[in-house]
Amino acid sequence: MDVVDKPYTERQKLIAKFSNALANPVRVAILELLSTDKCCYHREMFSHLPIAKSTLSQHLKVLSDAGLIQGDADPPKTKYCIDTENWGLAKGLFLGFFDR
Amino acid sequence: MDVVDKPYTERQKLIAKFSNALANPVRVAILELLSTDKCCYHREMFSHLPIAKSTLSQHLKVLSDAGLIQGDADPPKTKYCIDTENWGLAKGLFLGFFDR
DNA sequence: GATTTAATTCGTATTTGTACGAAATATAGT
DNA sequence: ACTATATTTCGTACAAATACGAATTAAATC
Repeated sequence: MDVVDKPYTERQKLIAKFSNALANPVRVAILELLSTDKCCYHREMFSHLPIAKSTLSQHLKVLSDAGLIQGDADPPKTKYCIDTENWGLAKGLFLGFFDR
Repeated sequence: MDVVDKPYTERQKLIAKFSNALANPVRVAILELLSTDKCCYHREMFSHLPIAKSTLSQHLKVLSDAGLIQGDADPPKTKYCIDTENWGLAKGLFLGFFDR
């Protein structure tokens, strides 16, 4: 590779990270539920998706780790919402990326 | 899940498919090379990336299968370019998705 | 026809993703 | 204290992604 090695830029890694979060139709559907319905509880999302509850929790964790959603825990409930700050960041990155 | 089961929409599956193609910094870098430099040969990309040639071919295949690039084979060379039609489609899908 | 060049395909090891059910957690209500 | 509710975590199985080097392909040139 090119002489000196900063393999990938932070931008490239961020785009990959956000893309990875979106790389599964279940997670795309979850984000759409959260951003349109303001639907926010695990139970509600579960009723719209053909997967086990534990699988849903796993997907929520992936989205959360990527920073695209936030979970406000109030046991036994957790209210999930889009993380608007990172959502905006992701949006900007994708716009910049595709705009060529 | 919801009564009748069309698990995921075509739109959701397409977004997931394109996202999956972008879900790795190597592939993000490849797409940037292709879209900025008009750099188009395996050999050129190889010189910019810290991976084995076979690994690069694999990533090119992923991008190609997702429809984001096209390879014009003229053995032993292959000239790679962005697939502008699907690039535009992906752009539109991401814009629509993030615009909420 | 042997060699060189450019790239792909194959075989394979390792890691990561996706799914499920069972068990655990934590609070609220009885 | 017991039960019900909402959700997560654990254990685990199977599939897919990522990486590499070795072998293969296919045309161009010697």
